Amino acid sequence: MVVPVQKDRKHTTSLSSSLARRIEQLILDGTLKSGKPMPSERQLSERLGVSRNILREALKELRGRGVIDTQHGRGSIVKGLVPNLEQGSALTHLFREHPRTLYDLLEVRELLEGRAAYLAADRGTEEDFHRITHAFEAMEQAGQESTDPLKAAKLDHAFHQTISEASHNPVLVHTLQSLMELMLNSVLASVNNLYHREASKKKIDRHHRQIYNAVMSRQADWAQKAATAHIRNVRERLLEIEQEEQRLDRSSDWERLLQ
Amino acid sequence: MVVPVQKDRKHTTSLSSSLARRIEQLILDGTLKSGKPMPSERQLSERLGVSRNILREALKELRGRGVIDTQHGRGSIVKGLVPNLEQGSALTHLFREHPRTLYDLLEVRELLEGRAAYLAADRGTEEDFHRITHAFEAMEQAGQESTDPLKAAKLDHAFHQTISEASHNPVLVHTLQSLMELMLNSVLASVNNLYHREASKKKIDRHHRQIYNAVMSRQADWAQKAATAHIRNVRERLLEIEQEEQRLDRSSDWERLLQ
DNA sequence: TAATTTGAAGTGGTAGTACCAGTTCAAAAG
DNA sequence: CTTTTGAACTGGTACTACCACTTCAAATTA
Repeated sequence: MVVPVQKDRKHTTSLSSSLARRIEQLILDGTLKSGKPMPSERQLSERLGVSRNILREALKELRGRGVIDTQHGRGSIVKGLVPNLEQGSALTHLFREHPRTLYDLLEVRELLEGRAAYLAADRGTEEDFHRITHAFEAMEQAGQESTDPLKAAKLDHAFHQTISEASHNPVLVHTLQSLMELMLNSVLASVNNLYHREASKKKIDRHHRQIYNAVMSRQADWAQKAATAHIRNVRERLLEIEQEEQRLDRSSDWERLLQ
Repeated sequence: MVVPVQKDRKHTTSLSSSLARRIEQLILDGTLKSGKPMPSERQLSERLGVSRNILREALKELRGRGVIDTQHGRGSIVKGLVPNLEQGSALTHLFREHPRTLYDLLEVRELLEGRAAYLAADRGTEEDFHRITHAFEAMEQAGQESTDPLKAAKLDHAFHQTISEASHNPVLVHTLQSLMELMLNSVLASVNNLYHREASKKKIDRHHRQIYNAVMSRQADWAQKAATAHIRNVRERLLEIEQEEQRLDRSSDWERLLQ
């Protein structure tokens, strides 16, 4: 009697499903950037070596999970692997009601940004570095031309994000992004204060240059130190501003009492 | 000039998606009974008046949502319409399909746990310390009495959580908790492996004692080092286990070839 | 007869082609 | 310079042919 061949797997994980995973992997690797458009179905199917039908089934799976967004005639864009984690719930409320937690957030961010910069210097690819350079130059240029604080904040955010993405750690990227969204959505105003002060702005620019140079020259330890110092500086500046505002509040209280 | 017909909707809800809904409706109506097999793809595509490709895309959507279960050569059966809302399905999926990201998570957790331990030793109150002691003793006691890995993992988690709470940084607490939930919900199995190995368990216990002693004696730097080393050890152990399993897989491949 | 083997017919899975339907953008027409 | 047009993208749908797996009854064998 012939011994029956051991049945390998119950679910031979249909090609389309494994394709979906391969594409997710491409997003993890950074080959497909979130927010950027994907190659067309015909290109993808050819590059991945599968028929367009099966490629479409894989995309359907990703689309159903919210990983990509597709529009007829235009194409598909990557929306990110983690559509909506715990956004809007507990932390957002906490943040709005207790602005002091901003400093707790910056305490965490200091850790994560430092690590991200370290890993970016260590693992970043040439393509990552191009992106970082692009973001950095856009930030510097805008800093000299315009004085729009909102634009500056966005470019600042973009710069830090490209660095975190160069770390190739999706958990790190996602965690940092969540924290940044919290900051930008709830306490943008106070952050903007930083850009109104020439001294603060100079220091921030200097820190950014240090981070940039350290990462680009692959000096991981230096990059980590620079990024950590940067965030710590931001936190201390915000604390100073808060104290000033409190002094102003007190003086206005006095004025009110004297009326 | 001819007035163009007003375009109805931006998203004309692609035929495949509306097909998925029609099929769900058939399940609701009772035409397709849950638990029973569905008609073959060829029959369905003809009866619903669509091509088999597009019918397959619709099925893919249902399959991805867990509404139906499909097996090659047999057919598809209806599993019911219960959404089965396991929380965090997005990141949870990411971990199930891309186990490597577990190490990315542990990389972040190493940072955060280290900082949490540092801050706990630095800022923890007497009440915090009582809680930590309580959790620590419960963990040690259970470690000697029972061998239930699930219980051990929960007590382990509880211990780390009391420490993070003693940091008095709500952002840190919340971020760590999110990451832990991810681990417990998606890769609990592999984590449990650690508790099955006597050597690993001994080392984990030793690390826990070090963390505990450092925090209780308010030696912040020591606490941070111990916590960091602890998580790093967990990551390395998991890597070893993974490599062992790969070796086992390879050997079973050999056996299959030799038959 | 009873156990085994075989193979046709069913199933889902994959590939390829052709065509339809929106979108874009630059060249051509006004 | 503004408007119109249309080629060249994009995704959406259809159809066909074939492959891989499963089932099960008929044919073969012991």
